Amino acid sequence: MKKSELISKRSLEDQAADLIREAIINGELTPGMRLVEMTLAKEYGLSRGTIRIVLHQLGAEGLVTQVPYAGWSVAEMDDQDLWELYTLRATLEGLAARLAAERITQEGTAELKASYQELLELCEGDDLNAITRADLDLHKTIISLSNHKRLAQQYRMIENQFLSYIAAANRTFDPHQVGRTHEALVAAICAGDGTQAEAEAIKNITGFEELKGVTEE
Amino acid sequence: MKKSELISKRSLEDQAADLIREAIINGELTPGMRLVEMTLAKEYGLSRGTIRIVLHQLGAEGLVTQVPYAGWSVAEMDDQDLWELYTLRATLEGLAARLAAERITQEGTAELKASYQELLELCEGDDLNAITRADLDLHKTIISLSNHKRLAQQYRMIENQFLSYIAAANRTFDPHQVGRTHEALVAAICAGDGTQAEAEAIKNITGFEELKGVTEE
DNA sequence: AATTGTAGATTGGCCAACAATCGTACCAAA
DNA sequence: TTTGGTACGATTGTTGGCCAATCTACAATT
Repeated sequence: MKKSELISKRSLEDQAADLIREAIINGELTPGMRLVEMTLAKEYGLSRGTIRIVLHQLGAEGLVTQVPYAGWSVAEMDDQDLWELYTLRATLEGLAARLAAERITQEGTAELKASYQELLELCEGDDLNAITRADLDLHKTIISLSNHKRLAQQYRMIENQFLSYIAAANRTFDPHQVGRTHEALVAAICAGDGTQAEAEAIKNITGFEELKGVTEE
Repeated sequence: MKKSELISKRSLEDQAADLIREAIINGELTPGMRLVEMTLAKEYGLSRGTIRIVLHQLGAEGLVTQVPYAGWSVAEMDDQDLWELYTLRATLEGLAARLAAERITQEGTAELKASYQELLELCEGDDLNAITRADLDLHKTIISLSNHKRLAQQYRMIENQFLSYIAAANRTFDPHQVGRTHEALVAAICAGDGTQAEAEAIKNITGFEELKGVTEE
């Protein structure tokens, strides 16, 4: 465990980026909404230059778009974008599952099973948000088990864009049955079967067909 | 053809980013080399603020790294990084090949075959650089045929990091036999066989084992 | 109705300055 | 020799103001 990460000395840029990113993901800032550098600067008590870098950062992550000299706005998505997110996410998650299976350890198995168990238990209850969070957490666990920094980073980017869409479309994927469907995936990873794990992971990505077409709302 | 694209109105930020990126990729700036904001600013005749945004951009692309208050430097890579690039690149290219095969058109087939033909012809000659360029071009064609903006973007990022490593390690993958090995891939895409295309693409990525271990040089 | 100004808003980019932090060299004490 | 401190220079972090370039919307003109 790195102690350097315990001491929080993050730059204002990073902190501001987190706040704005969060606001987009949970739907506080909706797609198409304009973001004015000066307004944001005053709002967060920072200078325009700092906000500028943050916006460029978020632009690289695909959360905001920029029209030269016209302004920034929260990224909007159409069916094409949704399809891209879906295919990429499935592929990345498949890779993660395969790698995780190939290098699974004792502790990894424990961690994975714990995460899965928690999801199962929450699925009994009615707290949809909690279930969703546990679902995302299970996926995140698999990603981290793959021990692949770049994969983790790219997955996070895709996931953020996906979440921003979900929040904006006011669409919640029904997480109630999500528990059992992950059983085969977890089992395959624990068994060290990379090929099987990859296939199961791809099966488990929230469907594209179920989500598209709600852009007009 | 859009006339708007003929008039170069790219921001200084973008242009500077291209120049520095290019310098890293072709080995002019080697891994570990320090990049000082003020120095770069003077060198390119820009202000520090502009350079700052560029460096953050390149940081997001994985080409430079940043230690808070200490400085920027060209990203260094170890075997772990190389492995990450290899696995990610193979997976992304596999996805691209599958998608390209699934939506291949008349013009697509023509474009792909032309690109392949050029590679074949160059392989007869001895211009290694030209062969390498044609090889990259073929891959880029496949990516563009997949019609997937995010995939293209992520692939470009991975490829840039890969190229920067190649240049720094002074390692050139022998491109002479590269021609024939791509035959099956091109054929599978043109035949519309997605599964086959994906498999062939993954086979064709420059091997990981052949490259690693040259970090100390 | 279509075109053409025109004014305001916003980003593009620059500069100078100060604060915070890192790295290093150096010095002192055990 | 080692340890600890400290002072200093280099570099990034962050700010504020400034002007130019460009977009947008709207009014004026034809």
